[in-house]
Amino acid sequence: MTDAPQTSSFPPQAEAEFLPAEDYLERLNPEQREAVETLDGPLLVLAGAGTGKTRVLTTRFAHILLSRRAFPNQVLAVTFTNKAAREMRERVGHLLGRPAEGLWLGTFHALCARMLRRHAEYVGLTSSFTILDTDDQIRLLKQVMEVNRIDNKRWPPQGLMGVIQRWKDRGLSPDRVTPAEDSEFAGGKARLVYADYQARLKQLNACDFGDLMLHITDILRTRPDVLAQYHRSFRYILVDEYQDTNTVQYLWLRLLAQKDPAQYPGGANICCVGDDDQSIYSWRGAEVENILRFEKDFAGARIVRLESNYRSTAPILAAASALIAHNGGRLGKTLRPGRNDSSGEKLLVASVWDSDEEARTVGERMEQLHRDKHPLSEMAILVRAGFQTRAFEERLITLGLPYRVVGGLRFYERAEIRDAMAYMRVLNQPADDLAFERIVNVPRRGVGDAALQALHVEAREAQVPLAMATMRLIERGTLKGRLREQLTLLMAAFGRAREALSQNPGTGSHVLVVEALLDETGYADMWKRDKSPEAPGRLDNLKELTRALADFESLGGFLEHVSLVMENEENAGADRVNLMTLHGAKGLEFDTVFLPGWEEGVFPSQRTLDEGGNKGLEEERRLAYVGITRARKRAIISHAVNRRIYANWQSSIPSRFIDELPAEHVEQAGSAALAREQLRSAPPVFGGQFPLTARRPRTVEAWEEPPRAKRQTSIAVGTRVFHQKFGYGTVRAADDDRLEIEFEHAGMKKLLDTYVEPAGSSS
DNA sequence: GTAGGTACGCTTTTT
DNA sequence: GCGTACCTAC
Repeated sequence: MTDAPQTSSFPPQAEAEFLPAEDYLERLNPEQREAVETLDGPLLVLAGAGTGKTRVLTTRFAHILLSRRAFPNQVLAVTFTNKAAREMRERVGHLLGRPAEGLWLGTFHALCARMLRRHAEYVGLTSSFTILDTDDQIRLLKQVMEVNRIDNKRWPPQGLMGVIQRWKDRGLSPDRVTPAEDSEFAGGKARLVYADYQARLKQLNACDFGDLMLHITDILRTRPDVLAQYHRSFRYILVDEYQDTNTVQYLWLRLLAQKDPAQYPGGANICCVGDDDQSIYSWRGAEVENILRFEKDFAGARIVRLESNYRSTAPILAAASALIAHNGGRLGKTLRPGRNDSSGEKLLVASVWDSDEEARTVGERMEQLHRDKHPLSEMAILVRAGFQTRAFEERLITLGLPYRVVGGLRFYERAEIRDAMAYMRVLNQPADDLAFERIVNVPRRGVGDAALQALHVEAREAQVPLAMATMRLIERGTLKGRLREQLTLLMAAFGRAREALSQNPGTGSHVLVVEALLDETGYADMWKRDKSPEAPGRLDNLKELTRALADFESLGGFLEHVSLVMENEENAGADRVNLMTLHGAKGLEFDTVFLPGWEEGVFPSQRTLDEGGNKGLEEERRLAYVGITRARKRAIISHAVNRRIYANWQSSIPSRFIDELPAEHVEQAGSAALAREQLRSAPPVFGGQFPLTARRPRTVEAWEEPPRAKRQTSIAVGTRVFHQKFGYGTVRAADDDRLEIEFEHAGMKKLLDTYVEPAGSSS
């Protein structure tokens, strides 16, 4: 269900003439129309997968504006992802017939950051506070733990960070955490550490991600004047993916939505759109209860159900509905085919011998579809966990099918990008100690533990930021030799850059300044000198970063953008197979969806079962539901009878979710279908349960294919070769018929010699 | 301060 | 089985 793609510019006359799509209401079905036109009072729109949720949200938004019930800046529209926010902005603009401007439309975090900059002083920050990334958070927490003498062997900082994060998700500032909550971590000191950590953040004039929500919610609940300001401001509130809200987001929304009825007789015009069956983020603090409780929270709430699905075939919908019906405590919806058409392929459940065969058959099916003119970009492999993509990647490489892994290491998470960002942060904000600490010894300047300690001591004693402390130690002559020399150069480079920036602000000079800074500090040079195969790519990334910087008028604006929008959109257009986790696939759709690894222990994940019990199982089932409903035309589920996990093989039984699919909509296939039947009829050999933890690794020599005959490659080390996908490269090592090749653009790869050919020769 | 060795741990991750 | 994160010896 996609609208015609929006063209890059509207016809020129549209600006003058005001040409909204007049029939925008006509294009909705009755239930969608009800969701759009019910404007007064609280409304919950329960939108099943593929029922036109985004269309309803954007049309409702446009309808509010076009019916002159509110000005653009009187509507608050909240999403979880930047992508969703962008899409909503574009589609609202499309409906209005002009670009939508002056909207309060964005992610929870972006909107909270915007609000918090206005009122930062109420929580002891200034409006120019910095937003920390996860590296910074951990580094800071480690420091605080050290001060509190907590053994970070026994209590990993990441674990404690998780505890703090969950508290923040629940809207608990340190003073609100009760001692009873505490006992579990760090021997009852977690609460203390949390308080210290918050205090340090305040000193640094910094916020972590959770703080954006926590601080502004605190302000709204303690400052009636500020709250009143927003009550006057916002007439309508729209919320996307409501089932994924955590407690603090819920509190924030409720504060903004619940107005004094005496002053605002209309009550709360809040409209939340969501689907309890697609709640898959409880482990991140999301509370399904928020959506289940909506009617109680907002008096007089109406509920509209969207159940007509225009995306998938009847068998896919029937299978998904039957599966999700096994969950309890649902608000209850049934997906109906929107078209009167009961045709469509059955779901395919393929039983295969082992994980290699699984990758092979998925690859073959993809090739077949591709030969039948199905675009690669309309196929996706959706896995439970990230590590599962690897087997498929390897297969796709050997088949020469281009693919894209969605949601791997993201652009702004790469080390070189974070380093460069830290340089920019120090430039922008000399008091940013965490950024300074990150780069003071990158490239190596001889700053080791001892030197860093000295800087910290000076900073603490003189009550100045680390950068200033460095200057003082240089001037005082405490620092000596190469260290002093290097740090003098570093500080001088920052000094020059800062001066250049202040001399002609806002003329695009910031790009040049940053480039000069990265040159003069030796950072760019560090990668130029680096001989590792990744280095050229990293330099490309740095170029891409400064290119992105050019889109912004100021350094500060860019930094704000990046800290909130950690994404990049590279090669989105190319025709490639999509590989991603089930979580990453939410909100997307494909003609063909492959769902491998449907085995007990893998999916549902054993760990979720152990930790979350029945609730965990139900969330896994929702994940399965999300997976199936991504498919428009066909869904191919597979499970392997034997799977290698880490070092050893183990036999697996098919996922219980396979049993929950209605037989009349499912076709069985695969080499191990028989074995599957046997597994089903015979009770498990090793006790009733299937605990991966108490697994009994099996030796499986008999099952494995005989080892491939060793064959020596005829391609010598040093030969220039060509590969279908990776292009040209040079052989660096050879082991029997396996080659290690350094590709000019793709870096180091290990491949069988049959997949490459000597460069220059034709085949 | 760096290289090399070893132990560990290993779901999901919208911002 | 593999990547990383920390520790130790130079």
